[in-house]
Amino acid sequence: MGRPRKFDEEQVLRAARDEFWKNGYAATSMDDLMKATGLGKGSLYGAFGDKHQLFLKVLGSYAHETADGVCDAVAGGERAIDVLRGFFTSEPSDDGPVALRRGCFLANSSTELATRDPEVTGCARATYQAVEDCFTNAVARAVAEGDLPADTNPRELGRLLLAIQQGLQFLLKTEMTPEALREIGAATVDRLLKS
Amino acid sequence: MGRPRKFDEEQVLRAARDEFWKNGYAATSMDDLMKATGLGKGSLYGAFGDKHQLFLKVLGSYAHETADGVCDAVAGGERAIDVLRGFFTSEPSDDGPVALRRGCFLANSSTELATRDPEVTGCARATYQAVEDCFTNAVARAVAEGDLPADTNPRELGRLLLAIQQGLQFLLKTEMTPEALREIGAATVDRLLKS
DNA sequence: CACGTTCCGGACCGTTTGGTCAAGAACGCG
DNA sequence: CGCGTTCTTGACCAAACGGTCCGGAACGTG
Repeated sequence: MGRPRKFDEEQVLRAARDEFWKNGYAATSMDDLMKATGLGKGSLYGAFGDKHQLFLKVLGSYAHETADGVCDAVAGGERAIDVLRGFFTSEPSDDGPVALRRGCFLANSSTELATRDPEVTGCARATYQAVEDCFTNAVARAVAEGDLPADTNPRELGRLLLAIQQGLQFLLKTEMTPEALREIGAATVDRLLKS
Repeated sequence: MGRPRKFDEEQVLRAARDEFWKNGYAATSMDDLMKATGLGKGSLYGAFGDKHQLFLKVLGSYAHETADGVCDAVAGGERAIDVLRGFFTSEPSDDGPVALRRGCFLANSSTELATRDPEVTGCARATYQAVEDCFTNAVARAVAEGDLPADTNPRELGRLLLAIQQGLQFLLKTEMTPEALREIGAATVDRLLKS
């Protein structure tokens, strides 16, 4: 009973995510969020509490999507080695130069808040642990499928790949040329993902 | 002539740097900066213009110090390979866990502002280009010294090392365990810095 | 159709923000 | 010592901030 909500919670979270993603947590005002979501102040506070809680909700959903995405990518695919190589071969200009240079929303948020906000740190830690596990599993599978040397330590290589991927994401934001980025990806494939 | 300044500009820039470093650009108020530097509002504005200009000055000095530091480290040392290995072997808890988890000030600033502030982007690009060049030179020297395979592409490996180093810096902030971080460094040495 | 309940819009609040300004203090110079 | 110049201090400002609250609108239910 009572008056039903006029908005779709998922859509609102999407809009808020875009806004936080664009400018970061501190530089995003409630006014920005109201304009982006189309909601009034009362609705926003009534539905999500306050700015910080809304942010955590947005960040959590993003983190889950990301982890699930990586997990699915790794689970699918005929050969694990192809999936792994794909992570470092994909064209760095898929989404256009602007959108891409925003980087990973979770990485941005961690950089801005991890030292002060334990909940953000926890979210980041859990998510990157999950991604690390995915990479590790994929490496192990690639070894089992004969596409990587039998003496490969899956955890070690998985972690190294995670570091490279994060490094790539970061360098993207520094306007490193696509050629240079591609070269790093290619070098990763050549040097670490060969049998 | 005129009244002489009561403060040392370098010390003020240091204090301001610490403050920006701790909380980022947007979350640092002029009030914080006044308390940290001990200067009154008028002095700060009189000497540096406004918040943004002060920040750029602070960031520029940090970037130069960083680039010079890497450059010097690479220039010195008997064998280039030892310098390179040193970058990935050094104990990740040198400065204590808190200070370290702040990460690189330039990287943090790029993440927060690079999409919106061309001057920050430019500073980041120039600095990381310089670091990349340092790595590349070190790799070339290591090849010449017979510590890396003769067919090594110095630019390619230099860039890859840069990506790994940035990835490590980032993962540090996500509270990845020191063991895991050390393992990544060790893996880098084992897999990429062996003859 | 009346009622209870929930939600919406936006006026409103105290605080904090980045930035200005004027009055006076501290020098170097003549 | 008096003058011009520069620096310091802190009061002050308009705007923006996050957050609260209330009158009315929009339902489900009886």
